[in-house]
Amino acid sequence: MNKDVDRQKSDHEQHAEASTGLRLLHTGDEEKRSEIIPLQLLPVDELVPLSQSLITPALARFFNLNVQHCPSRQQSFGNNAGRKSEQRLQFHYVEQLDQIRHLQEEDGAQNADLSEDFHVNQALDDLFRSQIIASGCGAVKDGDVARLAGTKRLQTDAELLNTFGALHASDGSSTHEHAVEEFGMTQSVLERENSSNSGDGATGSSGCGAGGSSGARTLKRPRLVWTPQLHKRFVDAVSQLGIKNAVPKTIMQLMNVEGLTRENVASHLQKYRLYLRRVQQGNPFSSCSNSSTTKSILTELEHTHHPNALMRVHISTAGTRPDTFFSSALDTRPSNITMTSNGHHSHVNSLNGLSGSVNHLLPQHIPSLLLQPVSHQLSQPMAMVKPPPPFNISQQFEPRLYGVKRVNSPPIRTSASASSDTHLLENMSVMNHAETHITATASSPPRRALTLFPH
DNA sequence: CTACCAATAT
DNA sequence: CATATTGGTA
Repeated sequence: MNKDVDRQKSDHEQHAEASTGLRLLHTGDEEKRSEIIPLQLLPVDELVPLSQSLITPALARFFNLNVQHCPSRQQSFGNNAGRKSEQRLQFHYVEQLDQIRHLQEEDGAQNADLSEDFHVNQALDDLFRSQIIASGCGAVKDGDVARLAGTKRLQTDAELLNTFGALHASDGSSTHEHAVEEFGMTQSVLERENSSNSGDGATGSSGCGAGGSSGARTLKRPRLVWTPQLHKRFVDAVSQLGIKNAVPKTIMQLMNVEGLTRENVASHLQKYRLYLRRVQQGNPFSSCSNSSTTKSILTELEHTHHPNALMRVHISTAGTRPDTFFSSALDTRPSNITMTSNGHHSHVNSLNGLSGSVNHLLPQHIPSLLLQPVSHQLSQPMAMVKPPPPFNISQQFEPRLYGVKRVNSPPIRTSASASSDTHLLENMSVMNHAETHITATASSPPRRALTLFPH
């Protein structure tokens, strides 16, 4: 059961954990391989009381937020309750972030200031969500946040990111890099408690019990969250390898993401394959499209088996629930995408200011993987495959990604020549919400949750 | 013994 | 759902 956990714990992770000091406690069999001292929660006094806003007044003001307190949440901060508290703390963040988001949405482009700071806001949002929330690191101190918000507004995303990175690093003796790595691993919510404390199962997935008195707690590695970035890497890897060689291990290596385990990939791959299968059967974008639509698209792809094959697709992304990670990260509100991957127009009407590189995300890789025997690329399996640069999670928060100002009404026209990287999120966005209509103008897109692999 | 992978669990 | 874990198998 835990054998893999033990076996696959990467050296990197160990290192990161050791130096970060943020790692969740590991005990039991973990000790076999590492002299890492089980690290528990941060000292109670370092945690922000839940009765207190997790967003400093400065930050709140910065975002025009009206932060209320959540006294009711203030609970025992006992050692054993630490985890739970942390989680609540995270939720608290979520709420506040949502608040921010909503405010922004409502204000829309109206408010120039907000609009202008959108990228910062967005970055903040995502950072918080994906790092604090997803990573399960609830240890953000007031001072840090304050520093983050700064007396003066942050000028650049980079600054924000750096600050944030430092924030994490500040917790332990870890370096920024390590912190980033740690979180970059996108380990998310601390799952799974140990046997002992069934306690108040109300909240469901409780955190990993703090070391408490008796050890014997085997903490599991937090769930990996397949962020668009990660997924992109994944898809790229698979594409390069071709179905034939696309096995977990290889993919993992190609992805070159620190801390990513084979299991992670295997699991994802499994799902991905299911997705591909679905698509193959003529049901790519589950959502609306009737098979006919889908089919024609596929047919075209089939006939061309070239990424840039001609295909005219009208994509309309449905509204989404603003509370999933993806929706957060991708910010996919109703949008329309009309593209012609023929190398021509790519019009995007979206709040994101998506751009033309949309073609990139269409089931493009599918034909190469399924519809065609993946010829060219496969000739030199590993040799020619160029592993992308090591995945530094900070990439996930590439400033550029948030550099787009949000514009509500006017459709944004962008050249399709933009680097694909820049539009990673956008791509994923579409990918996730994609609903294809060869014709229509999907007026009332059904609301549905985001999925990496629409079904 | 490792890695795949489909099934199953959380 | 999305991921993790398991267990049979190559």
